[in-house]
Amino acid sequence: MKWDDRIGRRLRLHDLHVLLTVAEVGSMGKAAERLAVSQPSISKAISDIEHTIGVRVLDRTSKGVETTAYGRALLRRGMGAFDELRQGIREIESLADPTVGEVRIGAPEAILAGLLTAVIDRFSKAHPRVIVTVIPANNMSSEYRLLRERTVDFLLGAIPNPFMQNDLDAEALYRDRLRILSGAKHPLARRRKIELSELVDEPWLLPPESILSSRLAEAFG
DNA sequence: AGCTACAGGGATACCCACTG
DNA sequence: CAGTGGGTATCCCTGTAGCT
Repeated sequence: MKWDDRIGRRLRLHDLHVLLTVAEVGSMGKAAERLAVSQPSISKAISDIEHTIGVRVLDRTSKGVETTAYGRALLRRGMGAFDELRQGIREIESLADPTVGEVRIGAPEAILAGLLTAVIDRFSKAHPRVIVTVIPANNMSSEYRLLRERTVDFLLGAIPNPFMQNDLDAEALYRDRLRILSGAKHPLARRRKIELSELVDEPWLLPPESILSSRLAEAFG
């Protein structure tokens, strides 16, 4: 059977959307409530998908439904398809009116409170109809997920050198030097020259699991 | 332990409204 | 007029609680 006959004509976005909702809430009845339709129409949409692709995407249990391995595979690709469509709509909106749109940025609080606030201020004055959404992203390496899932369009923060994420693009905006701060009355504060190794046993205050921590760990060997 | 009633959840049959 | 989407009514299955 040709792809066009089997999938292209019969696997519908509506049914895929129903499957996403059912998988999310774990029951056809709850999905019906969520989508404001009747339970039978949900049941039929799922049945249509299973009939189209020839495998069960949900296991029916007395407590609801659970996705099968086939269902999970379809959901993964389905979410990708919906994401592409969302990007397409945003692109069309942007083409229709380049002065409107939305930009989502992930950044650590330190950058958010300083550099980013000023940048957004200038940007918003230049493009008042563009919505800028900022999402806290304190641990850059684990926040790459936000980029891959397209929860954010950009991430701002310290990046490791070399940058090993082949599927992402990184650009250096500026080079920031690390500085160590201490209290004015600290015994070492009067010294004009200090080797880093002399500080290894000092109590440190560091942001949790940050790139800064790993760089210091490297520095201390 | 076994039976019964009930509730929750899904499937099916049939119908109606809308659209091209 | 056929296809599609969604409705109601009803049935089936399973789990659970209560009773004997």
